[in-house]
Amino acid sequence: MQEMTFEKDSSAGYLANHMARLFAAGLQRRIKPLGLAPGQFPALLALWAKDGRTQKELVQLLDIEQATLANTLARMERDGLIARKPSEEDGRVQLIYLTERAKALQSEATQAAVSQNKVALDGFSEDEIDQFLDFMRRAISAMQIEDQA
Amino acid sequence: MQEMTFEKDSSAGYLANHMARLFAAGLQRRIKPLGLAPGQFPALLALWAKDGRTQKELVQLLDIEQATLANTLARMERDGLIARKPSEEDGRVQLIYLTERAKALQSEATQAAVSQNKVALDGFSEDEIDQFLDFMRRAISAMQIEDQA
DNA sequence: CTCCTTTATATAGCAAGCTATGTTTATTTA
DNA sequence: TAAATAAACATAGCTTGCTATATAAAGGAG
Repeated sequence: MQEMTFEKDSSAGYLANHMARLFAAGLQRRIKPLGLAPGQFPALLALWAKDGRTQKELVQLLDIEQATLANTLARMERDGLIARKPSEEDGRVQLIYLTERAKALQSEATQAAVSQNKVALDGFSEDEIDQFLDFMRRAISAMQIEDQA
Repeated sequence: MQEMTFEKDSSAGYLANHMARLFAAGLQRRIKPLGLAPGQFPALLALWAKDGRTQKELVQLLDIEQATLANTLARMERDGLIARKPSEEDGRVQLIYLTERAKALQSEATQAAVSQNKVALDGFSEDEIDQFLDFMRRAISAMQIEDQA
């Protein structure tokens, strides 16, 4: 009668989900005043690095599905963070540019993300942080490989 | 001009989000054939341990908001996993019972979750797993404390 | 006993994920 | 070159999460 062998707080999946939600909530608190949302962050990072990209390029960079990105970009356009210009070589393609407002937010937004990471890793040594990030990268790789198979 | 100091693959928050999505996707693949969804798992675990609980009890157990649980329970009812009986002492309360179908799925569903965790942690030693889970619990605690403040 | 407050649950409305499918333009092939 | 295929992006429809608010029943204050 050894019931409840599966305890949620000993399940990597459960902890990962809970942790990710807390990261998102914390980031949201910090960037909402800037008019940004957590889901926009990955696209912003890629565009801050270099804008005038296509949606396809972003999809390749961002570990999310094309449909998810299309919707996120629509919200970003609505919120005045990006503008799209049709490509002249290919009628299917639009180039995505940051607005001045989005460019101006880079520093503050990045600080917010750094600061959220710091809070989460409060009390971790440098070595522990490295190990933790490495563990997560290993788990991600393992699940991605399983996915293809 | 040291651009791009903030690399997504070095951000704990980014990795946490990505990892959690892969866990959910993998679990979904495994339990969809059983007619279950990942978001139903926490409630099922709590009810397999003891059913006839109230929604409030579940909320206290499950690290999610009351509104989120209310919606999840509605889907579980729709899918024939739970049934609700009005409490006789308190007209606001409903007791939540698993259906026979849901009870019968415990073993297979638990195995699916265990198996997904195994895939994610493939190549981890026992010590590394313990460390990893501990890191996640520490990050969760740190963010929860920050939340209250 | 009636009014006010609290408690339990539900609903509205949104974001960010996903899969599956549509639409439009380019490209390839017969 | 016309028809078929592929590629880029959009849309539909769903789940799971959130905050904020509504509703209904219970309990407490006067």
